[in-house]
Amino acid sequence: MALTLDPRQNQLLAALPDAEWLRWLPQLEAVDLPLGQVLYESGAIMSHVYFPTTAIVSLLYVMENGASAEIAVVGFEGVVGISLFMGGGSTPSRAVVQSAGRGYRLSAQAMRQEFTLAPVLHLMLRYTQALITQMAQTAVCNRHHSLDQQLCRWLLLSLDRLSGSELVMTQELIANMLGVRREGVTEGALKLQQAGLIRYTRGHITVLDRAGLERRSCECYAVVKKEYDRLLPAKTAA
Amino acid sequence: MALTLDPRQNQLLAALPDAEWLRWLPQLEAVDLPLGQVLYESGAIMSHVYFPTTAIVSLLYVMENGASAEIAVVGFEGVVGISLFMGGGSTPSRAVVQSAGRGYRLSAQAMRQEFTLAPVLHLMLRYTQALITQMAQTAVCNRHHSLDQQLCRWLLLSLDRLSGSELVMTQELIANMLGVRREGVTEGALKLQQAGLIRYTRGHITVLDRAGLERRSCECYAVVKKEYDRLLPAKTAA
DNA sequence: CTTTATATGTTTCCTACCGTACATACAGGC
DNA sequence: GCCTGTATGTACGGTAGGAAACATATAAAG
Repeated sequence: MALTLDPRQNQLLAALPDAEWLRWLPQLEAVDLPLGQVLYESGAIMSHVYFPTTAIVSLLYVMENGASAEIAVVGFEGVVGISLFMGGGSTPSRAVVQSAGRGYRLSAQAMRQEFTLAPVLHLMLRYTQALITQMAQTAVCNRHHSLDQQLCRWLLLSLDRLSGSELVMTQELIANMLGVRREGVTEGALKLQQAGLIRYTRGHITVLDRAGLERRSCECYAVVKKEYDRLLPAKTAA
Repeated sequence: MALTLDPRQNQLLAALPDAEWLRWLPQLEAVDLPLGQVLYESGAIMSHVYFPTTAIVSLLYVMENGASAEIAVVGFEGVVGISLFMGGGSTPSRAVVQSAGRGYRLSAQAMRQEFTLAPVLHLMLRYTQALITQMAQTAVCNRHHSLDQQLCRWLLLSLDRLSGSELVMTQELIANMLGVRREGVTEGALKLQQAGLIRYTRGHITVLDRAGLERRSCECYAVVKKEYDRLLPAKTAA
């Protein structure tokens, strides 16, 4: 699995111009990202930006009463810690590893030096705009779409950020991400399994019919997907 | 009303370093922003960025079935059209004037030239991060909080972007912004009026007890407010 | 193979909101 | 001052999802 150790599995790192890439490489630190690890807490000063390769990270807002809702998902297509280059240094959300894997990180200091240089910045800003789209769509989806539709959207978004067709993920965890009851997810997942779109056992979900999920999902998935593709076209036909 | 014509009523313009400000001034075009005007359509290439002074603009997502939901509000503290400097050029949302007023605009071309210069960019990015907070909080609020709480949040956010304590706004319009039924807004507004927090007649809402609204609002308002204050501190004690 | 923690399934009641259908009442134009 | 369009008020049944309580089943550890 040599690929697991390739920083350029992250699409943003892959999109760096060669000159930049060569400067970054020695400063990138490979890190394990186990399930549940908190990359940064709400309001805390961030020490690093993270570039996931095989892990998925949720940006999660935890309310005063402890209830939570996911605002966006970040995988190999993105970077966790945009407020470091946006200038804020922290955000009111928390970043939690939702699917274990690996990634690379860069210290805040190193990153600030790099970001005085325009080309890198522009790439990051395009990514940030895509992320904004995901957040906006999450807001809309939360307002208007059924739990079943949202579950499909969530599965698809997560799947896009993993290589295979299997998610290691309990229904309880999905419920936390969506900000709904676990029972609701159970019922939704049951329907999808009975329709032959997914199959699951304790903590493992296999997607059997991706197109079927897309049909059952609300438009939100397609909007987000399209915008990521538009703003961050793959450098090569991978 | 000389103030109505002062571009520096917009806090971002006000925060520009003098050198930049002098370059921008001749390029800024004063514009009227009547209620309902669409500053940009979903997906359309933007021709200008808008800096509201007395108007309020909603970033609105309109779904396939025509239902809509507001993603964020922009007033004198911000700028409409961030995707022009974020690099995307367009977004899937629509920008509509929610409260009539005035503002200034800058052509996309002029703006792009300016944004190769770091100081301006950094200011805009900090603003963008604040906007992102507002979007994220909208997502959370849509998921977890009651219509009554959201109504309070919305009134407060809108009020912060106007000078006085009166909103010119029908309940129908508020319902569209919140993505709920008009009847629900009517019921919520009635409760607030009976509690002595607001008073209203056809299309006019006067806030009588701001602190009372804050008490009835969910935490979302405070989170957003605090983050705007943190990221974009007032240059002078206005 | 058995135990045990934990993931999943099911049920009951409850509430907030939606969809719909109207009734009322005010503001501005004539 | 009256008319009329539009804003606001009210009421009804329907439904998705929440809260809580519990039943079942399976992976993984011993």
